Amino acid sequence: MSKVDHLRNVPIFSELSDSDLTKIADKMIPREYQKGQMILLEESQGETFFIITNGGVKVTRLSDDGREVILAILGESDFFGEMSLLDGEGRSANIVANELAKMLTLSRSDFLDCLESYPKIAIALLEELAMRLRKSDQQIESLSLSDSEQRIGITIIRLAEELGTIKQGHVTVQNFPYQQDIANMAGTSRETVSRTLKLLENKAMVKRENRDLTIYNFDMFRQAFS
Amino acid sequence: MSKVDHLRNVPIFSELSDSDLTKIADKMIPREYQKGQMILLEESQGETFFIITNGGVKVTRLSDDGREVILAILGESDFFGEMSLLDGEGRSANIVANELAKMLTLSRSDFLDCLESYPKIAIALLEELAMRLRKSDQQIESLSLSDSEQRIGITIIRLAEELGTIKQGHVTVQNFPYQQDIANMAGTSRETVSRTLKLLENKAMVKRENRDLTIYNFDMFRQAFS
DNA sequence: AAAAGTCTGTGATATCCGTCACAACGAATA
DNA sequence: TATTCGTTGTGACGGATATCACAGACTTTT
Repeated sequence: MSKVDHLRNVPIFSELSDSDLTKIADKMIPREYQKGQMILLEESQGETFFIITNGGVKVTRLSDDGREVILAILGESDFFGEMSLLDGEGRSANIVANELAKMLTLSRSDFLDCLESYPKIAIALLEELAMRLRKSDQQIESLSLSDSEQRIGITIIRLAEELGTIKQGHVTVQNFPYQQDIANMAGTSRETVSRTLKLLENKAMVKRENRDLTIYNFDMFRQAFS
Repeated sequence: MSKVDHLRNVPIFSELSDSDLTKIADKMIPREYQKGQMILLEESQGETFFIITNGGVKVTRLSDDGREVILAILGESDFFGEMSLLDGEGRSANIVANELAKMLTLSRSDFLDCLESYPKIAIALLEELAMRLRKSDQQIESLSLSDSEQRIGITIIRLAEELGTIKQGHVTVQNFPYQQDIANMAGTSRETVSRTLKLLENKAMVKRENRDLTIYNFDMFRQAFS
């Protein structure tokens, strides 16, 4: 798959012509990160825009005492790094490769040039940021108002929407994250996730097999938690 | 103060020439809302962009059972309504006038035209959204990891940065919000806010007089909570 | 001034859930 | 197979804090 093919899948570039895409692709430099490797750490401040072509990463914030909050899990065709480029503030989150992850990267100046030259990119990016902000607001609401069971349910829904596949009516998330990661996404403890998953299984709302989790009736599940 | 004068104070318009500002100002329609009035409710879906010229509003989300989360408190020169315009999703939050509030409004199509015609606006708006997203991420972190005292402290800092005035070394927030509102911002209960404020006062970190709250040593205060 | 309404202070109580401790299980490695 | 390592399950316990209840203070209305 060529660079241009990858770019075409990225929402913010999807409206561009092939010739424009090629121009941008020529400026992008491929990079690779091993599982567990921190991305962005080496750059003193955020100076690079990343597009994921293979694999996935998690976006986290760490507290002084080592506890971690997972803000997002990103996969192929997702992008990150744009925030520091835009507002000039230092990096606000850590990015860690969940598995072997391949990226295309763009330098700060090339990225900003893109925005100036192609207003459509800027507008598409605005849409994307608006969507992320909306999700963040939902998360803030659920952290403020919901108990741990609800928050875990909502986290499962987010994961299913991002990573799930539909098969004969059920949604199943293959390679479901570890309980510790679910806990860090839902703002609760690993033990509570363990107990809650068992509870949901007893209620026959989900099934666990190997490392997969399947939701029996997704609509009902959504209704129960959001 | 003319429409153009108001626009000039808004970050996303600040780079424009007076003649461009005038063109935009001509398309903006002034509106007024009484204290406690819901804004945006009447529009079936979000179809308007608002700039606050006088007064303030709070941006909230409500749960079914009536509990409220305050996502932001906005004042003069702040704006809202752009999210639904950008991603086309329905309104995600409620806006309520905190006092008599005057606005300038722009229709969906005029707003989008602006973005197309003036790339600088789009880029400035990207910066603003990036900043908001960053703040949301911080909020998510503190809701996930901090106890109620810390969250209330962080909430006070946010308010001080938004609304505070510096006087002989102290920062004071005039007309400090009600405890219930602080609670809804910090994701805790009104009673806990009451007890915590008293605690902070006993520690001589803040002072309360009438409806004002002053932070004795802002840098120290920040250090203690963030 | 009295009354009503709103905001704040404070004790008592209950409960959710984080933490600790350890066992069980599975996968990778020797 | 035995060992180690990472993940999950589960009981016990304690603590932070939501909730309830009500009194006091302050504001606005009558």
